[in-house]
Amino acid sequence: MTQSSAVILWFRNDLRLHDNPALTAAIETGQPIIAVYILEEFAGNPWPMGGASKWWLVEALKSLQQDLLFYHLPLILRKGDPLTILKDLAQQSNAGRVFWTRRYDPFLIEQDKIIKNTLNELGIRADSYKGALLHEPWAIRNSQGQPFRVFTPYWKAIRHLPIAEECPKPTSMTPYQGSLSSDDLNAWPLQAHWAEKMQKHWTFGEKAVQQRWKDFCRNNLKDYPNMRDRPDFAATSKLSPYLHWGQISPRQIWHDIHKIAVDHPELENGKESFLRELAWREFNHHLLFYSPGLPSKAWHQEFDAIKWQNDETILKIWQQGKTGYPLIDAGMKELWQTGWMHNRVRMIVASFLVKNLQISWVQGERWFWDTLVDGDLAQNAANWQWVAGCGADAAPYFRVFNPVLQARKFDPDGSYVRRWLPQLGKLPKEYIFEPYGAPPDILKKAGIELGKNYPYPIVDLKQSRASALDLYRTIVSARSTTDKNM
DNA sequence: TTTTGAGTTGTTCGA
DNA sequence: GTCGAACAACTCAAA
Repeated sequence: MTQSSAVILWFRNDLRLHDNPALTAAIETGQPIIAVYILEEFAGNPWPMGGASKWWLVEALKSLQQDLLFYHLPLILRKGDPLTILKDLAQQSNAGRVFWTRRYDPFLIEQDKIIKNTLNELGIRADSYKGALLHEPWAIRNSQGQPFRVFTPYWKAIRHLPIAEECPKPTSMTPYQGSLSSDDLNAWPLQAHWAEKMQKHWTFGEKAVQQRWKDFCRNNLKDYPNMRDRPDFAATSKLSPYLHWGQISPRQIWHDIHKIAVDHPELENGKESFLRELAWREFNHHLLFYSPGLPSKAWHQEFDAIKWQNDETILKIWQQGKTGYPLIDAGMKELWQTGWMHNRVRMIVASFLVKNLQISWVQGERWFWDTLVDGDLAQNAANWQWVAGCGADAAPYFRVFNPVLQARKFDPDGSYVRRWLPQLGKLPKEYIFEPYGAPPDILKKAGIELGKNYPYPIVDLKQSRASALDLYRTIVSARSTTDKNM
């Protein structure tokens, strides 16, 4: 191989310039850079990108292209098999090295291994970097040398581990001067009409997320431990999609929040609470790494024996937010309108699907995968399993969220419900979470006709809860029998 | 090695 | 209205 004349920077889920170790390493070679994003098409991917993700990706790529203009670095767009494309680019440019940030979905780990080995065999050195997580999923083990299965010990284990400094945003880059073809972003099959309505709920790109993060620290961090549970306030960071796409690095968050807390002791509780959430993100990747079947197989495998209701009609009613329970319906509307749902509401709608409706958590996981802009294999799978009771959770199976009680507790004025279900706007607070219990004259005055402009409840809460507990009890008692036989 | 205590996010019932 | 117990039972880490 002749002297190489360029290096390839393969952008994936690290669509940022600040604290991007792969980018920094590419620049440090001193060689001209070719930046590429590949819309990967491969057979056998069990989780092809969901609709909301595709929509977010377009916006993320647009702003990355924009940010790279400052460095006169074009972002090459290619669609197809990544290995073929990388080989092709290397051949055309005589590039000798490829840089990328690691990703952790089981299917992608396998794919990346093949790509790395093949490139290396061809004399093209491929180097991968840690940029999406604070800790590699395989780097954390308990005192027995085993992976963690409970969150709190995991958190204790990583809480005080040192984290390397951030890589600063580059001051300059040397773009590759040769001509390389690029696809037109608008021609990629990523457009989903239903997703366009989400536009007005988000700001895009790295600059936007930096601003959002700054605002969150200034305005919301102090009260985060309590307020994060309130869907009626904008009290959470909403960083999830940006973190998923790597538009902000977890390492920056970690360092920023520590620095801020030094001068602001009143933020101590907020800091711990927020870092704990960040650690859940890490823990979920840890779980997925050691249980690659997590997205489809129960982590406690005996739960796969549950006979779920396989009812498309009921599933659709849940998806469309027509269950007759306002908090559930408001959450599903928020998801559909914005591509995002408040964390507490996610737990409540999930519990409702799995427990009250007895539909498999995998069905819910699929719907979230398609509709969430922060759709992430590890987070989605681990959290659905957690709610379903088959995941990494010490809590017992009988935790069933009651959507009415939860609403009273966390949306006390009903303003979250009113925001997403304007047809209930005139209903007084006393009945806003259970319109089916309101006296006829109150309903009439509020302009509500049950079964017409707001549905009757799809199930009875008390009865469906009891039925769920019965169902789960069969699994749990089967478990103890099996254990005794072992 | 054995024991002990704790484990993200809940609900209901009865005192 | 408020409070504690019960809902069952297992895994894991630390003492």
